[in-house]
Amino acid sequence: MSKVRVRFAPSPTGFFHIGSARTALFNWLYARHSGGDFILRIEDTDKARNTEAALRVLLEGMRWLGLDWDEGPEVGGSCGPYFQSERQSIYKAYLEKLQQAGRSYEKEGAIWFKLQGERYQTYDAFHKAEVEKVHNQSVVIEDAVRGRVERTEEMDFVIVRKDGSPVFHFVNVVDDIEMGITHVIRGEDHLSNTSKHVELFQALGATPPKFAHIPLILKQQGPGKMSKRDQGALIEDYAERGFMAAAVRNYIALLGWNPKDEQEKMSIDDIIERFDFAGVNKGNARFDERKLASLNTDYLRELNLESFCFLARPRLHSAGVIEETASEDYIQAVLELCQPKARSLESLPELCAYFFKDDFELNAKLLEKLTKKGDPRMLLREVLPLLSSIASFDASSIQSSLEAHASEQSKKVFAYFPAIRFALSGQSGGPDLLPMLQVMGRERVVQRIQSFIEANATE
RNA sequence: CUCCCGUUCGUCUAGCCAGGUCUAGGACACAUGGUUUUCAUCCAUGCAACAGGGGUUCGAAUCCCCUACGGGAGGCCA
Repeated sequence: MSKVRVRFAPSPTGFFHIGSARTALFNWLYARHSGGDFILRIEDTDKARNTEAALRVLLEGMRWLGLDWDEGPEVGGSCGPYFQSERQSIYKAYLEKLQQAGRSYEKEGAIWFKLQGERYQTYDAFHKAEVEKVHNQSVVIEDAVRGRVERTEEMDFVIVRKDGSPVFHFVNVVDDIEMGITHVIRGEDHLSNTSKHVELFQALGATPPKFAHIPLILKQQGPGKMSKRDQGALIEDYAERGFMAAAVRNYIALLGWNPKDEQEKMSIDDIIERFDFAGVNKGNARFDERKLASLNTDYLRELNLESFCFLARPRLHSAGVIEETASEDYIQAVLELCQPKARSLESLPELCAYFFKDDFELNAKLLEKLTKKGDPRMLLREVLPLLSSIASFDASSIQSSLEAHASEQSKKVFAYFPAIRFALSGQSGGPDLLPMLQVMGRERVVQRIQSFIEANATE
């Protein structure tokens, strides 16, 4: 059997839609799984919206997801050019082939593909007009996902517009023939058009490739498939928001495919090894950002400190959280503390801003709640001398010192924690308190507790 | 209007092709409890589905038919 060749043929629109990304991913996975070639072909026939910037969004998105192509823009290949706008002479040659075979004709300035069979006139309710239809033989598609699909194409269709530009159905088929594509893996929205494509393959004397129509991704809420305008639809947004590419890739792989066991979090090598058409679902899948977020959290947690800092530091900087004077060691210590608690990189600046800024906000509601359990200033006054005088300001020393004090007062050490945390962060939650004290350092801790006591001194 | 594809917990899905082991499994979310002397972690438990009807069969989530619902296509868009 000849080498597998698959392609992803996007139209650069300026967005990299999650559905397109998933189609790209499935093609790429199949190529990598079977040791075949993955070809990137740019369908830039619509001149108006095809810009350099739009192409860049696409290529950057592909690279971000780790989907490398064996042939295509910037890497070349033996079947180029890989932009449809540069393949006009090829389309012209194929058009002549069709004309010679008597399978095309001109009408109203456009060129039509001619079906074979007995013709008849009939009224068509959809077109709301009298049309010519053909008693054509049905086309049978053995779809790798759906099994046998039978459909009959019964009307001629335009392959070259009045302005001379060839339409999608035609160029798509020509390119697939020219590029030796063996498997066409695409969204189910193309399933109904596949009969057109098979007719064209046959008329051009080519054997159609194998088809695999994958289910669509539906929007999170409401009816219909996901479109660019829907919440969470764009790959570049996830990149910007600090989602990990591996997590996004893992999640979209699971949207419409599963390995038939209970494993969900998989390395990319694992996914490549397990990917096959038998595991592709038939039903459409609804996109769920919460599950993506959960998977992303898992990926974030297992990052080593170095990688986590590498990803997190620029986000803290761009959020303006890190003050100029903060040392690299301090930043790293903070990130180490926060990594196990962080659910996303996106939330990280908010999560750890108080480590750097003294003017964090004291949540009034929390203070009220805290005060109900006992005056936090009283507790802090007890603790302050200890913290400022303790020999070594490390987590375990602080702990034993606080414990000793607490038992003298016949209190639990627990009683002091919320007040300390609140004075230091203005929050009720966060990283483990004792290591947090150690990281913040005596000076900062003492100073914050002092100013808390003063600022909230009543009457 | 026509054609094509689909339908299992709120969501993603396993099971279906080769009917019994399914009182339908897992994950996300949610709820409750526990642990964590803080917590956003972790653990446990709970909630929750075979679209409806008919048929075949000793037996149907699984096979067949019908209906309903959802999605897609029917462009000189891709």
